[in-house]
Amino acid sequence: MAQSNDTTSYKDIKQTVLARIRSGKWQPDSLLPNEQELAAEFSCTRTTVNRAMRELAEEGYLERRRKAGTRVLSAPQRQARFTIPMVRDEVEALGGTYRYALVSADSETAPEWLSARLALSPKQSVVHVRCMHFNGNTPFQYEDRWIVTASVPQVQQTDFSEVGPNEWLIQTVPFTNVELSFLASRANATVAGFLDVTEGDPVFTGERITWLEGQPVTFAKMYFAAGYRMTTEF
Amino acid sequence: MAQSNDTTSYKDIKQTVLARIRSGKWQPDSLLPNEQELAAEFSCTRTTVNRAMRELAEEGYLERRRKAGTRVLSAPQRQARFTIPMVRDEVEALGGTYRYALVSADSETAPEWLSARLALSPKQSVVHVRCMHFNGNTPFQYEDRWIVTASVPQVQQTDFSEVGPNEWLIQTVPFTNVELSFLASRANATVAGFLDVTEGDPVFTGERITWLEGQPVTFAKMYFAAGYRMTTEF
DNA sequence: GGTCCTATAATGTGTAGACTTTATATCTTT
DNA sequence: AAAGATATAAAGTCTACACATTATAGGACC
Repeated sequence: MAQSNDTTSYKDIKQTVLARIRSGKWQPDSLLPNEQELAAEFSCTRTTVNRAMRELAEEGYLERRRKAGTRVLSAPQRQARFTIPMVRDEVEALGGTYRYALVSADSETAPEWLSARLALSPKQSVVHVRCMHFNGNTPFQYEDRWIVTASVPQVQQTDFSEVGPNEWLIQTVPFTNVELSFLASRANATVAGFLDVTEGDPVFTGERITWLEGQPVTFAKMYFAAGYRMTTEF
Repeated sequence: MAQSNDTTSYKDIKQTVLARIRSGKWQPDSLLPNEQELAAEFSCTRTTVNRAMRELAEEGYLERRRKAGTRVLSAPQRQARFTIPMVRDEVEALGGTYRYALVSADSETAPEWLSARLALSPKQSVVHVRCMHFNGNTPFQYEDRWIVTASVPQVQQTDFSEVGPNEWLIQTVPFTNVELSFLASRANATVAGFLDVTEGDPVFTGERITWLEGQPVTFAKMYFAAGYRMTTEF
């Protein structure tokens, strides 16, 4: 199918293996034939079998261990992949017009909870940026962000009135590690005001911490407007 | 590093490429050398370069097109991968003791909203299962699930008092497609009662639809206890 | 200038074979 | 038995090469 010839491609093998798992021919926890045997069965090289099985393992269907062999995962550890787009792209993908508005930007010393969260030494300087992202005139997301001055000195001279801190950071500082959480929080007066909901309403909330080589760069809280849902298919 | 020899492994190449992107040596949108040239530079085969670049593309750093070549993605479309464990595993990973309790299980005709959501023909039969998942004695998740009888006829004879519908389904029916959403909802009286929160409180909520070869199998709403957060690192 | 065709460059995938790494199983010793 | 050493099986990776696929660029034609 992949090749016009009669060769067996790694995609064919993936299909077949998946079908066997689904049909129950290969039961959960059962040990599969090794790569050599499969290569013989599919009359292809071990390289091709290897790629197929490796990808199936990455996708969470199989577990592979050297010497121990390959087995079917009993509880398919399926991983859902959510693309984390930038707000602008997300709004535009909805067919809307993205608009950004700065609320405030101040240099201050890190509050204690933030120092604790990011493992900063006490009283380090941070820039606190608050801003809104709109879909047309409808509030889409309220963003509350702290940027560690020591990690991004240029932030002190940056004007966030036109460019959002996220877009600026992405263009300015690379990152190596991210911790991303989602939760349901309650709208306080501030958030309720910006998102045009009632105080106390549930708000889908994201928290993101970004590091560069172990150095904390930024902490952001993102409050999404009512009705927001994060969706994926697989 | 990967090999004890002095050969360059695909992991080394990935590292180097990432470093060049991060350092700005390879700017966003810029066209990278082709695989042959890179192979020459790293003195390895094109196969090895291919694997490195292919994986970086999968991870969302690069965009590759035949003939057009490879370029650095301007807005790194990083994808966050969340593992979707079964509740039992999730609770046990927290060091708790998992406990399951059936609330109700009834065969009924699909309500209209469900028929619409799953594209069922009107008045199809479904089994409606409601159950609780505990961490010790603490409520962890309240689950509200509908299973399409036509897709899983055995469900009519199944006793859900000991085994949760999710665990049962996974062992019984394979699936090919899943739509998974997360949102913040408001606890109604029922949910509030089960999760031991106040009515109106924000509740982190998941919705999951599962298909087998185009046939809808099940729709589930999962209400998480207060304080739940879905987290990932990358 | 626009439309279709065609050559070509870059990635995509397969074959064949070798060596590497590591977890396990077995054997040996205590 | 328990603990440690060793052989070995299976996956992991690399080389070297070939052919396949496909998007683009440039030319031919209208």
